[in-house]
Formats: sequence, structure tokens, C-alpha cells
Amino acid sequence: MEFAKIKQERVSDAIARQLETMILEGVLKPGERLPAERELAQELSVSRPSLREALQKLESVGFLESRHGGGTFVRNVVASSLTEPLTEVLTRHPQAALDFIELRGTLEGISAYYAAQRGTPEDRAMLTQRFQAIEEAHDAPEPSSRVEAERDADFHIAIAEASHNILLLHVMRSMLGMIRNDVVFNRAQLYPEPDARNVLLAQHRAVYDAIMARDAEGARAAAQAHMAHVDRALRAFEQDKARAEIARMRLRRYETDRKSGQGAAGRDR
Amino acid sequence: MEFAKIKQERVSDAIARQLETMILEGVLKPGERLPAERELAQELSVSRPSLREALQKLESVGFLESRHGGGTFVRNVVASSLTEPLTEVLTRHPQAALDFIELRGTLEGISAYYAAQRGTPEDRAMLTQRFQAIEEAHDAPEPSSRVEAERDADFHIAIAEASHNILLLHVMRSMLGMIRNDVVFNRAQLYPEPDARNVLLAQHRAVYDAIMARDAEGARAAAQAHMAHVDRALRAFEQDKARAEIARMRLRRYETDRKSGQGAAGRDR
DNA sequence: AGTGGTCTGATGGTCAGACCAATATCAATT
DNA sequence: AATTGATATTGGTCTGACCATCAGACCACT
Repeated sequence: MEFAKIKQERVSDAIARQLETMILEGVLKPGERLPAERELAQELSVSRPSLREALQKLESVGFLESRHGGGTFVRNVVASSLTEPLTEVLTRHPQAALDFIELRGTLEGISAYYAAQRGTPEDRAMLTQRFQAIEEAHDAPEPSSRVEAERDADFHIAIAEASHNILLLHVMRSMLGMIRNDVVFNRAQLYPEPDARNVLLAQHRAVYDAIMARDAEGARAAAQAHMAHVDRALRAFEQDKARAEIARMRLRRYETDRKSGQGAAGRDR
Repeated sequence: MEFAKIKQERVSDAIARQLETMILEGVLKPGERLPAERELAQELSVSRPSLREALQKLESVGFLESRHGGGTFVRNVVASSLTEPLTEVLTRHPQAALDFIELRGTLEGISAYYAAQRGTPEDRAMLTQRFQAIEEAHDAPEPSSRVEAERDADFHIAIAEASHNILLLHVMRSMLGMIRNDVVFNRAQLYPEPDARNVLLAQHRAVYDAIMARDAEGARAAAQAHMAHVDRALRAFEQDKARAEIARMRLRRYETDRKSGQGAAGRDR
């Protein structure tokens, strides 16, 4: 036991490690398809059997999924084990949507905070690109709320990526995924008024500016203000929905009463 | 959709499954050596690459261990069973562990914040009870770090419950669940110095006091200070581990020299 | 007697190339 | 427009070969 053993790493292990970190760091995104095995093996300068051994390992852990004839795809393990229960909670308790926004608010805040603090030049370039995409969608001749929602999500993902916290990234990713799949709500429902779009853009710009200015606290505040606004809008929306429902019920009662020839007073016992 | 899909199992999966059951059933005992790859492949009537893919899978899960030129051996798998994929990732990527603590820090902070703001009398009573349990475990005649860790986790869960955010509670629960059986975050390893226990208790008390005083900002600050301390301790622990290894190597060299009668200078060129 | 070197066989690690099987894609057909 | 069928792409498997490492036997030298 005098000297430490020299460990000769296997090629397949090295490949697996590299792919794994790429997945964790967000370079390879969930659902993305990897290059074909032959191609990837050539890029990595390894043989196909070695590459396959690495792929098998990652598949057994759940990071990848291979479809015969289709390709090999990145799976989302981290998020699923952490937030799959959340999806279930939300489907069973829709009123938890406000809790969702509340949680997302702090996470967005801390993401923006770290993004301002740690973002590399590449992160910042990506952020600029994503923000410009938002502006572009906003100024489009005929704005599509679906496109806008996509750009919105992409922007927030870019912030999470710039935060350089792996877990934060994956949690944010799955939360935005839940929004996308209408587990919680979607943006189209949330903002029927035309002015809301301008407010949203201004808030996004505030977050963007603060991050680019490396103003961590400002970025956090802007992001949280943004989410607080969404929270308010959602509450208002829920209230509107409730009011509309009540109004509908009133109308039904009124019509019923009229048909049966009773006066309004007839309802009082 | 008349017929169920025929699932074509991969050869390597079938091999892996068979070997795995053989290990679990005790047919292959820990420490035992498997037949050589060429030989085993022939016995199973499969090609060597397919067999190797299966072996890699089992090795990545921890059932097997291969030694170049030596052979492939069954590992003692009793201890390392039942590890969640994410937990395992945290142990392999040290950076991920730090990210984990960072995320937990903000979540603990926001939990404490809302707990101070919204905690009902019942929540506060539960919190008091859990905190007293911590004190009790701390003052026990022979403190058990396992018990202390349990009480610790229970206390933090109670805070999350008092925050009255269902999603926050779920996330905190799964995060605490992850560290419960993880060695990296094991409290016993993390705090070898006896004084650390007192520091921890003081920090818990600070969080508790702030929540009871309905001081939301103070509670957040205290909780984050607590997690920052854990973060520092973890970093120090990693560094200590590296230093200890170097010191051990030095000592070995020294003893070797002394036994062989050489002076320390004899090593210098 | 002990030390180090060399050889040999077994074993895991890697590679190249080939073929099979499932799938995706798109043009041709109805 | 929907369906079908040919073709290309891609994962799955196999064969055979070569290299790197290990363990042990054997030998030469001190």
C-alpha cells in the first residue's frame, strides 16, 4: 500500500463521463437527439463498440433512450425525480397554481441573481440573442401568443443556464415544461388584455438589463417583480373566472324563473 | 391498436437481466470470478460485444467489477443498493453537490420566510416541539449523530410545512430525502469537530427564534446563514480529505525511510 | 538466497468492417 | 388527401483481429 494505484480509465468510461456532464450542464437538452453512432464515434475518435458501451451505461442509468432505427435521445432524469411528484400534486390540487408561481418567483430571482454574477461572455451573448427574439416576436405584424410564450420560456431557460447551477437549471426547466404542457396555466389565458404584452416586455427588459449590468441584486428584484406581476394577473384571472361563473349562474336562474312564470321574488323562501 | 406491440428485447439487456438475477439469487456470490468473456459469450451463444455491453451495464450499476488482465468479479452489492440516480450523480460530480446546497439554501430561506409570515398557532406549536427535540438530542448523554440528523431533517420539514406552500414542501421533502442516506452529506463526516454541534444548534435556534418572532427577513437570513455554513463545511471537508491523503503519503515515505535507516535527506537528489 | 529480467498464456480493452432489423422519409399511387 | 411502397438512415449484432495488462514460470545474475 505504498503508492497510490495508477488508474487507467477506460475509453467507454471517459465517453460516458463527458456525455453525462454535457447533459447535466444543459449542453445536451432533454428530448434532443444525439448524432448517429457511426458519426458520433468518428467525432470522438473512438470505435463504435466503445461508444456503444458508454451509451449502454448511460441508458442503464436513465440518461439516454435508444430507439432502434430512430436514434438515441436525451432523457430528463434529474427533473423527473425531483419534480414529477409536483406534476401530480398540481393536477390533483389546481389551487396550488399560486404556490407554483410563488416558488417559481424565488427560483427565477435566484437564477437571475447568479446569472448576473457568474454569466460568461457566451452566456451573455446567448441572453442577448434570446431577448432580441422576444422583442422580435413582440413587434411582429401579427403577434402569435404561442410564439411569444416559446420565446418567453427560452429566455428564462437561458437565464437558468447562465446561473451555472445544475440543479437550478433542471428544476427551472421542468417547471417551464409544466407550463408548456398546460399543467398549470398558460400565458394566452393569462393576458387577454393587449396592454399586458407591453408590461411583460418592459419587465423582461428590466431583468435583461440588470443581468447585463452585472447587477445581481437588481436582477433578482426585477425577476421577482416580474413573477409578482404574473401572480397578480393570475389571481385576477381566477377571480374573473369565478365572477363570470357566478354571473352565468345568475343568468341561468333568471331565465329559468322567467320560463316558469315566477317573479324574482319567488326564489325567496 | 389491435395488437400489443412486440417488444424486442436487446440481447445485452437479456444477458444483463439474467446475470443480475443470478447475482441477486446468490448463484453468483460476491468475490466470485466470472468465466472469461470469450468463454462466457460462447456459453450464452452471444457475441462478445453484446456480452460486454451487458457487463458494462452491470458494472455501472455496481454489481460487477472488471480488472484488466485479471477477470470480472461479482461485487458486494448489499451496501450500495437503492440509490436514486440523482443521488448517485451528486456523489460523482462534486460541483453538483455544491449546487445542491446552494439551491437548498435559498429554498430553506424562503421556507423560513413564509413560515414566519404565515405560520398558524398549530404550525408554531409543531415547530417548537421539533426544536425541543433537537435540543434534547443535542444534550443526550451519548449523542447519536444519526438521531441528530433525523431531528434536523424533521425540523426543516416542519418549517416547510409552516410555509404553506405545497410545492415548496414537496421539493424540500425530496431534497431532504436525498441527503438522508447519502454519505457525502452525512452529518457525522461533515462535522468531526465537537464544537460544530454547538454551532449548528445555535444556528437552528436563530432560525427558530426569528420564525417565532414573526421576523420573516430575519428568518430568511438565519436559514441562509445556516446553509452557507454547511456549504463552507463541505468545501473544507473536501479540502481536508485531499490534505489528509497527502499527509498519509508523506508519513508512509517517512516510515519507510526510517526503517531502512536513511535520513530524510537521502531522498533528495 | 534473493533480486530483477524475460517469456508465455490468459484476460480485459479496443478496433474495423460487415450484415441485419427497425424506423423515418418522401415520392408514387390510389 | 390519404395510403402505400421504395429507399435511406439508424440502432443492434456479429466476426475476427490486435493491443495492454496481469499472473505465474523460468532464468540469469549478484
